Amino acid sequence: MLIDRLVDVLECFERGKPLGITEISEQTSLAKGTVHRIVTNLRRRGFLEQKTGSKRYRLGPRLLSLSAVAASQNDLVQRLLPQMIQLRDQIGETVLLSIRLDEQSHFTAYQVESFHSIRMSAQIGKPRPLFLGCGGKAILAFRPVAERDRLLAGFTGSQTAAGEYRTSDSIRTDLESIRRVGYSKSTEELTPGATGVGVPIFDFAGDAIASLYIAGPLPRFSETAQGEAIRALESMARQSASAREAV
Amino acid sequence: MLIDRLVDVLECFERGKPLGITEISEQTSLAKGTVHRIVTNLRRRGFLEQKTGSKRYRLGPRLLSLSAVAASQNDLVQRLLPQMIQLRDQIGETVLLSIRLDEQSHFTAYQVESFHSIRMSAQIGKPRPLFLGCGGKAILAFRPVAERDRLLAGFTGSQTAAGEYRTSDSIRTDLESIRRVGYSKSTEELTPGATGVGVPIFDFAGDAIASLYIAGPLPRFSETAQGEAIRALESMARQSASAREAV
DNA sequence: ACAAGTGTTCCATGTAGTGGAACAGAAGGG
DNA sequence: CCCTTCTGTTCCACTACATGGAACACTTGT
Repeated sequence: MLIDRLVDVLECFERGKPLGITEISEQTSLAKGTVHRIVTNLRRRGFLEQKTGSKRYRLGPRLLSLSAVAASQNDLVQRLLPQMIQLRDQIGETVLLSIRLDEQSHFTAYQVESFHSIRMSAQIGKPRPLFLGCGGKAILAFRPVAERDRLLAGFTGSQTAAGEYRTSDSIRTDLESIRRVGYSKSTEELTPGATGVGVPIFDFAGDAIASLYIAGPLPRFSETAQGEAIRALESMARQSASAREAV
Repeated sequence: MLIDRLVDVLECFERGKPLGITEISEQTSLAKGTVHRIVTNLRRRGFLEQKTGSKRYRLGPRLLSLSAVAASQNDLVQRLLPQMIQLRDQIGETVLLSIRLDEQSHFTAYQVESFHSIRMSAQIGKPRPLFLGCGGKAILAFRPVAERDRLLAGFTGSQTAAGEYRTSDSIRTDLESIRRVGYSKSTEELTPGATGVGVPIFDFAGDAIASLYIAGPLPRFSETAQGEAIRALESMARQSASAREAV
């Protein structure tokens, strides 16, 4: 299936780093000639571009233009950015917006970074699992139970960044408690040295399609600071109208 | 080339309207069976999705996640959104951000809409020519001369929304005057009944990669209001640091 | 000047994308 | 309520075109 090749090539750029033909060829295990042709075509259509004078490629503007259509249909960023900035100024830690990608994953779409020198700074756009980290859990906990069970069914367990081991049962009880209290919390689950709190964001139909979370380095972003962050997130979630459409 | 088929299918969704297999098949003049397979694959990869219970498709979240990577590398929106809101509140008309797509075109990536009932509201994401409309001209006027000449070379002339006829020469003198005064102005070039003013946005290398413009309905957005808008845009362009990277 | 890396071009091979037709399922009207 | 007419879906023979490998060209660094 050629689309898979195309997507595989595009996914190589998820880290944001410009790549050459050979690097892409290695990461995708496709022949250099094949990669060259694919990249040329993607560039012709504006999905990749190369800095003038460089041989390296990076994601191009056509991607932005297409996604602008998708984004404008459910404009979480426009709706939430002013409040995210306000939250950052109030709490002092990085405020992040995550969007659900599919049944298994989400990605950080946007972040308003803390001004501290030591701060949380997420990788934008890279898919991450829903079952670890406060951004993902805040979404997963409020999805339909059937969907959550599907995800946890084929699940053998996973290790957190802190080295802790999570079984599907431990995740399930975690999610249930999140559902009860209304917010998620995590410490060193995906990012070593980081901790955070998050709340779900619902669309007009009441589906959890995104989450807003605040994360910071472990010593500084203390229990009490997290308590304040949770209160701020909750009051914000209440006042912000639900999105017009599911993404 | 299969990528063209994929892009053609994706481009059908540029208007933002959900589409069925048959509609896509008509717009792309591909066989229904072919469209069905392509759409299924695009959906499998998250580039399209269908509202639960509907047969219609629309752009999916994977597009957002990939473009978030591209967007985060040169975050015009994050940089400019607060100022765009401020501009909208000051001038009262819709403020728009356009990004250059290639040598011929740009697209509106973002708009902060006027509160007036009668207001400019652009189609987000749809590519538009650079040589008409204040958003495009503000970019084109400040591109390298060779590039502008390439665009105007194979140019036979074009009609504005008002019915006026523009030759490549008339566009050239227009662009030169824009370059001289530092801002662009247009009236009913692309949108009947609309008028606007715009300024270019440069990246760190000094290339014009985007534009910020303000547009409104003809009777209301008067000469004097446009004068104020230009002054506001210019002071904003001066204070806002140049972008870190070309898009 | 050479070596080791890169990107680029070419070609025989066979995978997989193609349109058409035939089928199924939903929607709408009489 | 049945029949018509749309949808979307599946299947298949045909062949276009994507594929990997090798050979070539170009850049970089030592």
